[in-house]
Amino acid sequence: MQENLVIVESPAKAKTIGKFLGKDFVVASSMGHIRDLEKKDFGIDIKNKYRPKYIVSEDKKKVVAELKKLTREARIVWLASDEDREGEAIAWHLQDELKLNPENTKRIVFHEITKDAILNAIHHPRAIDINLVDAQQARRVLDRIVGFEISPVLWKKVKPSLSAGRVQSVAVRLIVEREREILNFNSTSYFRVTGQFLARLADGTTAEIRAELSSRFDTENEALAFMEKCKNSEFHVADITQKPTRRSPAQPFTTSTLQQEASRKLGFSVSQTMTVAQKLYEAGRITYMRTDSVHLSSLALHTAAQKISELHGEKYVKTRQYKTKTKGAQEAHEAIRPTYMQEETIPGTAQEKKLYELIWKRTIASQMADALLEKTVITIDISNAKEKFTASGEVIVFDGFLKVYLESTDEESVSPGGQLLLPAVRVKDQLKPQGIQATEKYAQRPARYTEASLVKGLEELGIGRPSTYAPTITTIQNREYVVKEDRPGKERNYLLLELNGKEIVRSVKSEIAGAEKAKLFPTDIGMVVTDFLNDHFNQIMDYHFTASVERDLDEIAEGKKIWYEVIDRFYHPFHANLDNVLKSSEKTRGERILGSDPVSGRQVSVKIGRFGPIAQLGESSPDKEEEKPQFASLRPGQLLETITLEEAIELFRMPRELGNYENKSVVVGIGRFGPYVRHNNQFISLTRNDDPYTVTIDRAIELIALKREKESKAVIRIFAEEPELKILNGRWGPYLVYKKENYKIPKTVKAEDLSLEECLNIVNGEGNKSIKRKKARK
DNA sequence: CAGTGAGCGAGCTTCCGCTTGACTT
Repeated sequence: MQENLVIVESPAKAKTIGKFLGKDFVVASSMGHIRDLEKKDFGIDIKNKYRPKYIVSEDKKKVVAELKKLTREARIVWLASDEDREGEAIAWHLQDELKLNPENTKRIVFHEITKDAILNAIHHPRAIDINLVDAQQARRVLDRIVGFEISPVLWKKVKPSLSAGRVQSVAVRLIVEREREILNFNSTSYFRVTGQFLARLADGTTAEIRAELSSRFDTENEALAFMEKCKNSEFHVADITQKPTRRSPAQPFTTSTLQQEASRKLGFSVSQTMTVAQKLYEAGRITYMRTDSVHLSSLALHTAAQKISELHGEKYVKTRQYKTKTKGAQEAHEAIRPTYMQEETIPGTAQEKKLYELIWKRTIASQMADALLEKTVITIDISNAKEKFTASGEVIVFDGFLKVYLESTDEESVSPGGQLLLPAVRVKDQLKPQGIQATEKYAQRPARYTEASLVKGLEELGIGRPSTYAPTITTIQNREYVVKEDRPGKERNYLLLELNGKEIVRSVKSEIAGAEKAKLFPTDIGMVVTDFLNDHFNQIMDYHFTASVERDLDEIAEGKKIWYEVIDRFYHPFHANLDNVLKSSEKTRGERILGSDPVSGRQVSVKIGRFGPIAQLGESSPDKEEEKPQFASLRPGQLLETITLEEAIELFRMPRELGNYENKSVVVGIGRFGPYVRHNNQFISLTRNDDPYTVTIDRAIELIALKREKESKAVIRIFAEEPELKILNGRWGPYLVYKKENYKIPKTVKAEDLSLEECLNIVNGEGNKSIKRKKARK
């Protein structure tokens, strides 16, 4: 008989703890939650105090069977899941499902995975906190009610398979609202004035000062008037101020800040960051990667101080403990940090190395001294104008944590009046102008969300948890509410006025503005669903809804409220409203009537069709059979909300006959997979740079030739003896096709050298599973 | 994979949070 069984949530954690506890203890893991609400029949008995119907999840049956076996063999079972709402519920589900006897079941918690912390926990067991469990049940039941009652309304009123939820719908709302702010943004321009001046220093040398005018001008005329005044002006140093400042390091990483920094500094997507972090965690390199805590263990503080002292000396050390301020944080874990602070780098893939170094630097920097800076501002008088130029500089007096790490920001801000070290000028020194420029600038529109900045936005609202940030972002993209895309910028002109000597030169320059990389854009369906939910389910869409739910959950956890009463107060008004929406509201298609076609006089409108957004020419009416409306899909980047009449009419110019080639017609059109050329029943996609509205027959023929060339190269080898077997060249290199199934060719052999026999070996070979196409979406 | 878009009806879709694999086209 085994003496003790400890159950934790994660296998990696089980492994570590097993080492600390010795042979009287077996440590197993539950792999997170083992049960969930039944999916069919709602899983909640609404009429019976919202009683949840729990079932063991399909993928946890093996885990539960294994745990049952282990519990039968143990004398004492220690439930060591995390000390938060979800962790407490996991412990309770384990006790219930494994039918543990309360007399030999103990609940323990620890926040650090160290021998001391665990032994201490073993000495201070407690019972399961049923109030905390109830808070979790309330959270779970509420999310089920919201998700499983509203989603079917969307199927009826908007489109099948859509979804709504407390977290995802608000995430989409953020993106939709930001997009509308951008669409409505009126970009005004102003004139920013910069100047370069030469100063003669005390030692006889000369030095340049770059400065910016402290005021801006709204119009060209004002800027010009100012430049005129500068023509005959003298420039003097009016004032020099020096001010010491200090800068402190950023807090250690949480899931959210790690995702943001990995996105900004390494260009990782949110899910990529989590996958790599998971690998590092499993390899024992870092602490747990799903956390909202900035707390560091005393061991970490100690070893960080040691390492800093060793690398940079004692004066760079400043031990700091951070307090988590995030809304709704549950602090079951430490911050994300290296397990061994001594290790600056680790072996592994390039991505693992980069992410590890980022974590190491951030953690180390958080334990280092402030940087001390000296900020200098030189003010320059203009003899004929009241405005003043200023030049500012920042000199690092003591680098402190900056030696290791500087946090990035989302905005790129480089001011032309900023430079590091300013020359040692004195007050009243005369400065010789080298050039003064007034440049037209446009006010910045709000920035679109990246995956990581959306996570930041959600976290600030207290919506979602570290374990759900990445999946939520995947969900809203899978539902096609949002797309992550690059968009090219547009060229725009700006004015430049330059004063060189006594002459003002005016020129028109151009720049590319508004280019986007990996940004989140709402789709039409995302906008229509958001509007629908805002109109009819305002409470759920409210940015403060989760926060108010959290307050209730806290009171349940404190034993001040009964969980199903809280749910009951929510449910009745919610459900009554929902019934009303089902009865009264019309089906929403986001329809807009744009006007009428000047040629035919028929009405032009846009709406969401069965296969996505479409434009419609003419109206459908049962008595005019011969005048059926024409349809055309909107193109990527076009929105129902913003498309113009002209753009919509343009869509009906497709498909377009280009001419003949080899006695067959060449037609250009736009299909489900984008613009294409059709010739001899073959479809050839246009490239990114081809415009289907202007593409010529010559270009089409070129594309046809390219396609033929590619096809001739596609077949590496065929076998006369076995016509069903082919070696083909695909997107990912050579592969085998046999009886319509694809097979991988091992990297160790050359595809062109394979014999028929070798090929069949691969087909029948073990460990070389056929690559089957999965139809499942996800 | 690409000439769709009428209308009916059956059966399906869906939430959030905790955790790993099993999948990678």
